[in-house]
Amino acid sequence: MDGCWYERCGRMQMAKQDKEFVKEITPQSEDFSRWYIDVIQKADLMDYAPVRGCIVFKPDGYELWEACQRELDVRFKRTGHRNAYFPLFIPESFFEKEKEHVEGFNPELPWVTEAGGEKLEERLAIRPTSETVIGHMYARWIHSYRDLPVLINQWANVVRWEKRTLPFLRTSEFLWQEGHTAHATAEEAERETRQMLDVYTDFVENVLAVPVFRGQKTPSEKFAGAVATYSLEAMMKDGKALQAATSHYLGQNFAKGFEIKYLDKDNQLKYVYTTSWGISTRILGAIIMVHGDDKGLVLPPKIAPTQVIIVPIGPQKERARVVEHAGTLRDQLLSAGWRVRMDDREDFSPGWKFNEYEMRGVPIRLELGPRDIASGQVTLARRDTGEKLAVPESELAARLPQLMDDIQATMYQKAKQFADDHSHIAHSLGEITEIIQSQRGFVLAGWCGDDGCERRIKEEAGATSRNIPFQPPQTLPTCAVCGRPAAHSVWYAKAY
RNA sequence: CGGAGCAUAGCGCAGCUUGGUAGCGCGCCUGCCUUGGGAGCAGGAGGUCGUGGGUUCAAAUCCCGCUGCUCCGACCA
Repeated sequence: MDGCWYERCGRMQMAKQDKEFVKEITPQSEDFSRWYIDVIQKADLMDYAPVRGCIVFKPDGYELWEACQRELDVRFKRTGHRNAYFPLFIPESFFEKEKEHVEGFNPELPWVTEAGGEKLEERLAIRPTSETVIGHMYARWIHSYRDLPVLINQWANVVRWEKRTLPFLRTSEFLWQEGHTAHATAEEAERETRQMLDVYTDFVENVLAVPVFRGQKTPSEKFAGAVATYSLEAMMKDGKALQAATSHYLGQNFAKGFEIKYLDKDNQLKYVYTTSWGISTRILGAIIMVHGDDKGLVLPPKIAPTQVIIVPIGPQKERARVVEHAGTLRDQLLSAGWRVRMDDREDFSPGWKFNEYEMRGVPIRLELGPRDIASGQVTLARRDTGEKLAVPESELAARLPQLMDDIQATMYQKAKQFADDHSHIAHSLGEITEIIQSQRGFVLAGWCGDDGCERRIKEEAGATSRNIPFQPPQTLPTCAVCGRPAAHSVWYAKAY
């Protein structure tokens, strides 16, 4: 080994470091978890807060959530729901009214025991979810079948003192929406539960461009206090599952616990049937992990805080002219309703800006330089494919909607392809374990319905049941663990 | 909550083994120059070394506690 080798090696090392500095993001293939942490911080979505497990949603992160709220809210209203707001504090006694519910949430409740310098007579929990307070209120509001159904949604923050936290995916405090409805009949409540799952499906697939696996949770995975829980599961790029939304049919469990009764047409006092359904800021994690790549975020146009970033390019002499022209374009796009920003800072090179906004996931970059102006065109670059195209300025307004739609559709298809490619079918525990451990992804397997078999899959393969699909791609005749006849086909995966 | 790792300037790190003036790159500020894929030169600012104790004449460095973050497990949206 001579000195040359070391020297060359050192130089190569340096070059590599430079390159990595430029990228600033750990490649997904190297370490997906680090990629995730790098991306959310570099793209300025969040920052760690001074309280353990809590994060700050910075404007770009919060605007993503606002976009989700906007899209969901119209869908809730369209299906007849109205928003209301219930208190953050829940009296301790409320939790004892539904047995499964207490057991499910007790370990993660934070308590207020003192206020105004005095010890409280009854401890107050900071809500982990609002079934109990809402149940209490519904009992006061509902007396007759004429009062039903009650269709209310709440946008709120909730707290669950999680052991292990991860930004967006699992934080001590998170933001969400929780719908709570009460109905006269089981059928109507069940229909509501399924309807909201459909609403979520529409939102997640068409707005977030994230394909979902729809189905019912197994008893061990269902919500504490529910009769049935339905979920949408999404597959992240590391093959792990993330529960994108849930909808619960609560039967009369909470109605009985909180005495929510109504006098029916037949003059009989009856318990109502309730539902609850929610989607949380965890969904931001899905957007990031389903679409992101080694350059950073890739955001679906429908929710991107900035849909078009305009980068004017030009030497000093031409700069004023180019910036003015770009400003006019920006104003046109703004009045056409696009979320557009222009970055005309002079102390950053165009190349720097290209990388920056790619990292931030902006769907379309509009470059405008003297050459573009001379030929009456703009240069557009797609974040999803990296493709650059020259578009005559006169056609920009017309082309943009198509282009955005195409990006949205392409992103969905890419994600769908990935999910399909990483969905497998297994016939034995060994096969499940092999697939989960060698390639991750989702595995469909037959299940007899026994908790023990489900638990063995968790122990051996490290995968949990995600849900029982409504329409399994294949119906498996026998339980993958015990070989008895299968009652269901179940999706298994490692999960966030 | 168990197991492992990390904590030094805004960010990424070196220094710690063997205690003795806190360093580098990027970023930031000023000026010049520059702009079609993270430009260049010159000058400059910025750190009670996460925190609390201990050992020592002396602690970023050694020892103990605590906190936070990351990873791996058990619990969850």
